[in-house]
Amino acid sequence: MTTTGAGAARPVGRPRSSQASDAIISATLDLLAEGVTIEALTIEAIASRAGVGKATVYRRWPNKEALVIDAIACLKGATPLLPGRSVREDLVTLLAGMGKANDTPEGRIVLAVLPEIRRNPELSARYAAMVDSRREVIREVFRRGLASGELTPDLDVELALAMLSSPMMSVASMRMFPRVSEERLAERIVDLALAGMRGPAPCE
Amino acid sequence: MTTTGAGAARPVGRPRSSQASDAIISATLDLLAEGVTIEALTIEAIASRAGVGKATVYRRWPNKEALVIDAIACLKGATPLLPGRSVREDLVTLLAGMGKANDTPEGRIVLAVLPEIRRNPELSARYAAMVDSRREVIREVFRRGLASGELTPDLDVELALAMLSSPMMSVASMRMFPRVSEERLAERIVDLALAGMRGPAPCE
Amino acid sequence: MTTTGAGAARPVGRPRSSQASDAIISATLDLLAEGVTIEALTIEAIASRAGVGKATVYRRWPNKEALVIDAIACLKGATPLLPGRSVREDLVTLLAGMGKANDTPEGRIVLAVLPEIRRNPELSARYAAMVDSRREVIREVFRRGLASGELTPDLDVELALAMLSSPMMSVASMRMFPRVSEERLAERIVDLALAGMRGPAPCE
Amino acid sequence: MTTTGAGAARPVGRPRSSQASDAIISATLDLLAEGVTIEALTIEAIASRAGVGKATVYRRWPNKEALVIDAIACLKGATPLLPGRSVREDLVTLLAGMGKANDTPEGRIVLAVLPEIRRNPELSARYAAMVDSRREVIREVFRRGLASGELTPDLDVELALAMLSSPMMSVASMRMFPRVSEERLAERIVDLALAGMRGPAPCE
DNA sequence: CGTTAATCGAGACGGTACGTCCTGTCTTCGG
DNA sequence: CCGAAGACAGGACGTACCGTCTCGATTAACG
Repeated sequence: MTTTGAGAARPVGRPRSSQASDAIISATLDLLAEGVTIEALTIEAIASRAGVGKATVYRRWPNKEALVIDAIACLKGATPLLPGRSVREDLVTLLAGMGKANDTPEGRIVLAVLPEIRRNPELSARYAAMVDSRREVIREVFRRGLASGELTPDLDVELALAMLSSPMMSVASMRMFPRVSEERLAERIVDLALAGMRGPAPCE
Repeated sequence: MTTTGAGAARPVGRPRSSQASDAIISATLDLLAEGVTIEALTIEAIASRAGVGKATVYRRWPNKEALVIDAIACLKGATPLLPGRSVREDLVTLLAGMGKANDTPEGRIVLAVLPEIRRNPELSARYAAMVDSRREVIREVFRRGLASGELTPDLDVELALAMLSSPMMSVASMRMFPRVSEERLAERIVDLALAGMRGPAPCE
Repeated sequence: MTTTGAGAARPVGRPRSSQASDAIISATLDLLAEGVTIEALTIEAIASRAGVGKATVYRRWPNKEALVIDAIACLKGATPLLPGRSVREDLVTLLAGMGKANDTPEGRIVLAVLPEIRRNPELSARYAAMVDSRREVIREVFRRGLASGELTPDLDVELALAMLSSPMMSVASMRMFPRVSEERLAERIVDLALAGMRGPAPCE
Repeated sequence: MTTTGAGAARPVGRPRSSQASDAIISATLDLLAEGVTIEALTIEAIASRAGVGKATVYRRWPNKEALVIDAIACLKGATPLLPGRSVREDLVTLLAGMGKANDTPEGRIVLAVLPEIRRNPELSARYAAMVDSRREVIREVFRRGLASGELTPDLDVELALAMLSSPMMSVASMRMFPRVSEERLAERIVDLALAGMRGPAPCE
């Protein structure tokens, strides 16, 4: 122990190049965005596209799934600006944004990856954490609604979340109403769902 | 042309053995039920398990996905008996059934296959048709509710369907509330959703 | 035994079509002449080329080799006209003919088939019989030479045959002297070989 | 460019294992020696016998033929010791050795492979080079015979070679004289052939 | 003249091998 | 020690033939 002395492991030798890691992540996302299926996605193709040896990939990630998860975690969806005038308006804005995201490259990537996630519990947790950051925005809207009395105080926030986002996702990704705009769909879903969530205030 | 003259094609050569087809489908479902991932599922393993040459598989299906789709189309989920006393009770029964199905071998198979379906539009259509037969039961409940006035006449049935089934599926498959029984979950979802669907009748 | 009474089997049912047999043989020779290797030669290709089902081939020949042997047995090489003026002249004519045959389609077919023959003793015998008919011509020349005293009486005819034909074949098929005509080659081989075969007559 | 600067290419990546190459060659020769036909010889069997992946074979040789050629090039036939007392005695010894070699495993291997060689000109050249080294011994005997006057000065050495070796090979491999020993056959062939090659010396 | 039985073409059958590709590991060299 | 390059054993891919086996439709000769 002649070195730095910090409690952590002392990495000797050449340190890993973060450039390589970035190139690998980018290559993965590129391929995914080009429509390559998860199943058709290949470590060899990723390494070659990243200009990197296969071992450099395997040194960082144990397998394709882990790499893909890390890759999609790097996708940052732009959070839409919320008007903040009412719970309904905010939810419609958020849901419409979710629906539209299905058509962006990022949305397609996430969709492609989704099924693999369900299988691996560890990855599932990491994915949940990632998704949670996006849900947090909706949760915040709910909290404001509860405070303002727009929403009933005994609302189960997590369940309400599912009641809103999962119909939107399934309707949008299945293209069940191809002629209806995302905004209109979001409105109808929010209206239907909110009916059971409204607070007692505006009853009379 | 002195003969039957039927317009149909007369198949020449030895006809395909339906026994082989059945064995292949069974082998596929077996492997899937044993927890083999779609990605890990192998035509070679299927053929070997079915006691069949690889060519016999490829003669019928062009690839794994097509085969898997045909295989799951053979899964017949038992439709639960509906009490029929009220829309709410029926929907709770149906949703609870859907939730529980996630834990059956059939449910796991369908979940494993779902993601691949979204990719291929042709298969997607075939899957939709299959799912539709199960949705039809819910639709029937809706129709009865509309007739009895339990549901508002301007209800969008398809959207309402999505509002019920997709939250149930996502909540159940993600195990978001691991301690709550499927029945209780179903009740809460139905109650939340129905609030926006009730007819004017019980207003007084 | 109510029938014809001949010792032979009485074939009932539809007799085999000799047309089919001929088509199969022709197809085989065609493919061989087009340069298809024995190894690359396929029963399926033969049957398809002959417009015949595979079973029709297998009903007649147990395997590719047997079929090929029967096919080449149908090749009739044109025997060159012999001047008959002297043993030397006749042998040169015959050998030159043998050398030239290497460049004909038939020659190429035989060459292609030769190696397989060495392996199967039964086929080897059939091939020997076929070849023998061509050797018989040379044997006849030898006999005339022995009678006329041109050749030494203690000549081993079979060995002498090998001494003439095998150098010619190997030299020609290996193209060892690409610039020398077959006639010139034949002359030189015959002259070299005849030296040890001459009779005592022209000694003085 | 501060380094060695040799014009040769510097191989990058892990070098090919010569152990694997050797194992592949050995496996090939083993199978051939066990009587497996060239046609029945299988890359898969070779790889498995060599304890090697198929790709490792295909990385080195493009096909079975190329591999087999390389394999037989590794067969070293023991050159018989030559008495050196006379051209005749030496040739008889050599030819008898050639004849006997047909019964050794190596001889059978070469015979099995011969036909394939004739087809591919490139392989043909490589085979010729290999055979040439064995012919060189005979050529040396001829040269000594020319020097000593035992052979006529205008002898065409290459043709003389063919006049001796090809009859021996064909007679031996076809087993035309099954009861005659190789030595006796060799004597008779050499005597017949030498008659046309003798020098003027012993004329008186 | 209708039965009978082997034939025909077509093509499916369980297998085996093909030659390619990818996996995850390993060696090499240069930095 | 990292990095690219690429070889390694293993195994699945989808294709092509093997030799056998149904199919329905002909074809003779027998009865």
